[in-house]
Amino acid sequence: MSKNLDMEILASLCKRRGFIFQSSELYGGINGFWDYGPLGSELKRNIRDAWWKSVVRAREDVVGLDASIIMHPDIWKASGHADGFADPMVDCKVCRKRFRADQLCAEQGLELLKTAAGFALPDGAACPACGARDLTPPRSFNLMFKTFIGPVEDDSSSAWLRPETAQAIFAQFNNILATSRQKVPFGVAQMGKSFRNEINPRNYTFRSREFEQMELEFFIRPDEAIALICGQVTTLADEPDLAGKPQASWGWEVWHRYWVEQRLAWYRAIGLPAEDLHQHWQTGNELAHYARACVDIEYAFPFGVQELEGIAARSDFDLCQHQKRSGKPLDVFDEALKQAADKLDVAAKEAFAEKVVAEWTGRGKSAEDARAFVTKLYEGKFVPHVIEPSAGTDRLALALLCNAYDEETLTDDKGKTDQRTVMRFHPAIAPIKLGVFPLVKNKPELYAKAREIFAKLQRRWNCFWDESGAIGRRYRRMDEAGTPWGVTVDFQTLEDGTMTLRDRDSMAQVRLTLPQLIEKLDDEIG
RNA sequence: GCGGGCAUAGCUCAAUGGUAGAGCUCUAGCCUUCCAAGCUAGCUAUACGGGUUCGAUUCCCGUUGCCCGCUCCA
Repeated sequence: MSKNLDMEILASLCKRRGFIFQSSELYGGINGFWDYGPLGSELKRNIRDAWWKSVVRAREDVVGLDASIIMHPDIWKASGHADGFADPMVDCKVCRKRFRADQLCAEQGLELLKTAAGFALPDGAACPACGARDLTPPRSFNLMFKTFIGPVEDDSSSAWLRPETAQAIFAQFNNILATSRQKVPFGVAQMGKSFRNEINPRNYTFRSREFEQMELEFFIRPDEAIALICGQVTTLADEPDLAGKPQASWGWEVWHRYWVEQRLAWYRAIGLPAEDLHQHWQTGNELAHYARACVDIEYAFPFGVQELEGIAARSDFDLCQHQKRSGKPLDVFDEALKQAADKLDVAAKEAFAEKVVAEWTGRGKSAEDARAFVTKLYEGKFVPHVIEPSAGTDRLALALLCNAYDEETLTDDKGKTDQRTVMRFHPAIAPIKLGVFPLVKNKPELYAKAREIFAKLQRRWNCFWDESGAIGRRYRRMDEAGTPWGVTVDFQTLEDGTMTLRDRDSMAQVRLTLPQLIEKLDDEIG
């Protein structure tokens, strides 16, 4: 269904019904920014609520954070964002290939010039691919939006809008640990706006410059600590029960897979079909240097299979980076670890240390670092490792819109055909849960009864009152908004209190009393 | 960032170097006992800026935005 959907058709419906508008449309629009209208804002709110409920409230081991968007610039220096993509780039105007200006110059025995405005190419620089001496001036491609704090716009007051929400979790790790009464393993969740100055926003809202993320940093013990505490580390080879309760012996590999399964189950629960959800396990070159594993959860969008969420096993990289830059310790004390370590004699400790050194050096780390790590372990201390499921709220909203969109041709009793557009949202995320209608509006008694029922239902769910036009038209309007049910109050309601509940997907109708109706909807909305 | 295409009402489309039109939607009213029914009335548009011209929505230039391909996506 979604694979054949023309994105322009969807964008048109989204505008017509008030899901998504182009930002600043009144002034001609602004590339890479989008606004959510009356229905879209409800949809997004429902997505956020469902995520928060699933990741934070339904669990005992995850707490929340709501951090500021602008943070100390050193955070982005520690995280690598400030340097990671700040390389000056040049494009060859002839063959259109792109190169890093500094590398290009070095290869040709030249030196990249620094100017007041940034960088400039020295004379003689040529395209390494085609040899043409027709290169664009070097441009810095840092994807972070820059801004200034306070009244003076100079380097000392510059700051960035966050390119991801996650770093605040690391920066506040100590405070959260001290106040949340959690201990490793536990997680910190955050959702909110992030900003990336994408070179080329594309595919409707898919790649935007301002977007919303739902991120979890789930902190776990390093495998070496688990080995000391549990005597062994459970790996995937042990075929652990990932659907069951997490176990103390789980190593990072199991935790990582556990979160992949958790997240996939959630996507299915809010209505994305399993066959449209894909997993892309990053391999060797694709993995960032600090990541041990990373899975992209992808959705089959009409414009291709694209990432909704990345779930990375990031080891202790982030906390270590911040520890280094800030000079403040970000390790935890683990009573169970200390007790386990205290039970070992000197020989056992040395044997364990040798094993860790061998493993670490095998992974390209220094024996010195390995020894320092083990020494800390024996004191019951370590820097937690982390599993990071990081999802895009707007991307998910787009996936849900694509998935919901359907057109069907109806044939009535007289053989007349008619086209129906219907957004088949899961009830949990549908912007409006229920349309409430008086069958006719010119019968005061009936009208009053319908208003009374509407008032009662409105207290529970987002309901929509509609009294205008024929009843069929009102049903169809709700279909395009993706409202799962319509309730019609008719003359029989006045006699026996029952009303018609019309189902969006099947168009089937049943008569129910108010309590029956409430029970049914409670059940299905969840 | 490069190349190509496009830009008229909320949506889909028409027309024109000289008053911009339709269907659907929407609003109000009438009617209406369950799937976009009917009647009446109404709102709403030439993306923005400049040029040519007596006059530009139409021709030209620029900008912005959207779509497609490439590129990019730490």
